[in-house]
Amino acid sequence: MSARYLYAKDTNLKQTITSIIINALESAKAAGELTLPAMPAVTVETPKEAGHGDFATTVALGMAKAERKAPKAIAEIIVKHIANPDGAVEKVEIAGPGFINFFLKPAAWLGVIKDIDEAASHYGHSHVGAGRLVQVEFVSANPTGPLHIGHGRGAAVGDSLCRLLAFTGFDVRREFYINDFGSQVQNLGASIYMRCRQLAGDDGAQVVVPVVADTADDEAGEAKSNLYLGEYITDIAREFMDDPDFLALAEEDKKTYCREEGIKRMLALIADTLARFGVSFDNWYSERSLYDPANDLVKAAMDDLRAKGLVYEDGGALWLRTTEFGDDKDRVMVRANGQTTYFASDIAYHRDKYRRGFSEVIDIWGADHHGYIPRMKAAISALGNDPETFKVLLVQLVNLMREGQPVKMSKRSGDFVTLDEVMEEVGADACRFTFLLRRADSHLDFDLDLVKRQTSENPVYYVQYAHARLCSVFRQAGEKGVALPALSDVNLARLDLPEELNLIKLLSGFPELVEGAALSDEPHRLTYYLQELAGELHAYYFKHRIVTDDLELTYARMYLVKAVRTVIGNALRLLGVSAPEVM
RNA sequence: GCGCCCGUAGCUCAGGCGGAUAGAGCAACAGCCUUCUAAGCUGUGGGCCGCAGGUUCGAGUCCUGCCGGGCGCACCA
Repeated sequence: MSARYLYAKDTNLKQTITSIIINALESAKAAGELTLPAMPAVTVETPKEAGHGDFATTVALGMAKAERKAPKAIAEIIVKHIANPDGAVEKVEIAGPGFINFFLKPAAWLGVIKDIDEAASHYGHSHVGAGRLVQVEFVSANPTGPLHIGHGRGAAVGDSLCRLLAFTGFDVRREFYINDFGSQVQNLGASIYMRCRQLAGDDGAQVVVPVVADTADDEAGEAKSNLYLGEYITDIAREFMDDPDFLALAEEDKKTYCREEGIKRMLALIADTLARFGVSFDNWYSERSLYDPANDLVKAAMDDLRAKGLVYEDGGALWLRTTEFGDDKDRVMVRANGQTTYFASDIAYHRDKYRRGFSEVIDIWGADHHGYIPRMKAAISALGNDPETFKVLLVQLVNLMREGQPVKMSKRSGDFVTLDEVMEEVGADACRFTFLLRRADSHLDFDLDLVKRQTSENPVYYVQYAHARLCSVFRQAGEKGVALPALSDVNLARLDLPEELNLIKLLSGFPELVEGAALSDEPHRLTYYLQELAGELHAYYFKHRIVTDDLELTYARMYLVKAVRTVIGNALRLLGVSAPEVM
């Protein structure tokens, strides 16, 4: 199929309409009524206005110049040549400057219910990803403290994106990059060690020399503030001090133990929080492993780049010519003091990602790191990879609020609200749904009181309630002895209310929505879709009874709401939010 | 100063590839439970899509400039 036939793969119906139009164009060309030097891209959309039909196309508008005819005249020619092989189309209208609107027979929509019933939990699944191996790296928090709410948003976005990608046929690998190499983990060890000394009765925190003290303006007094002072540090220290094996160590070994064991504790804590949040990873990748003397990937990466003539020395430091790939200035990989930069690690890490065979690499970063993108892209290019295969998704920071007032947070002092605490207070479902209520790169106010509230102000319960409600209908029907017959024995044509048709149309758009959300990395589209679907369902439920004495109608409606329940369930699953059967 | 992102209803935000009369939730106001779950439903009001140009059959959407806000500009991570 050539590129000119590219169109959104959607329900069979949209595809049917598209083929009908293409056939009409070819038929018109054969009849000599259109010149068609090149087959135009045929796009079919669903009009916002119901009066404009079920589907509409603007091909005629775009062809005006090439055909040297008025759009309306072109539209008339196309319509004249429209064949209607399977009889789905009821009528075709030309409107406005040359829109062609298609009105379908209501019966044409009923097949959607059958599709959903058959596909069930797979409805919306597709193969656009074509098995391409894609890696998503997200959260990647420093193992120096508990996760906070910003990490939570990154986790929610990343996890949902992974679910979407897997559902659309990509082969997805989730990875967490552990920053266990640089000065931050040194500080972690020093922080724990300092608390140990204090617990031992040694009042002088000055026994610990902070590690990051090599910058010019970093006075001794200042440097002390690099230590982590949170309560969790003291907790770990207390555990160590209760351990006779620890106490038996020499002082230097205690320091090492504090660092190494501290990292392990923090990682375990982070993994635990993420598990409770419903997020898991295929791989936890250690930054330190990049420097393994037996297999020094950082050195290998720099050798690679040096061989390409992209590395030079200046002022005692080793630089990468990122400016050759669009960066503002060249960047340092090895400092004059011999220490590698974070950038050097990142280069080696991303080089390794490509060497592991990923055809697409997605990083999810906090938006405050956006200035880092050009140099990373440059590094990807410098290593000989197509920069188009490397995407960075920026997640804006979260403003934590309580009753409309911002909650003050400072990581170093330990005065911050952890993701665990937030989950405890509002629940993981509400938390995740709220994180995905906006575009990832949009600022998000997270008001604890609002997210906790189980009212109409809180969309997560609105959506979950729709699901629970439908489950209840089936329970009630079961209690009344109403047994749902096979779909082939049900007269779906009884679904003739406008509300019922609207619901079906909305359901039929789900696969396209999923595909769009996956391909554009926008999981938030799911929450919007869910709110709309739940809204239609609630209105329908309120207005019409599902289980009545009219059994034929009852069966038809039960299959309809069963389909709704399926789609709500599938969408919630893609968000990592539960679909409760009872509320 | 340079770069990136943002500016849509009172508030918070959606607006697939440029399409027809720009949407939702909340807030405000007025209503609806004898009936499958009221965590629900119905109705009303509310707009210079920041401003000014440009591109074209058509711009909230694309381009340029300006104004306003956020963030980033290390031999830190």
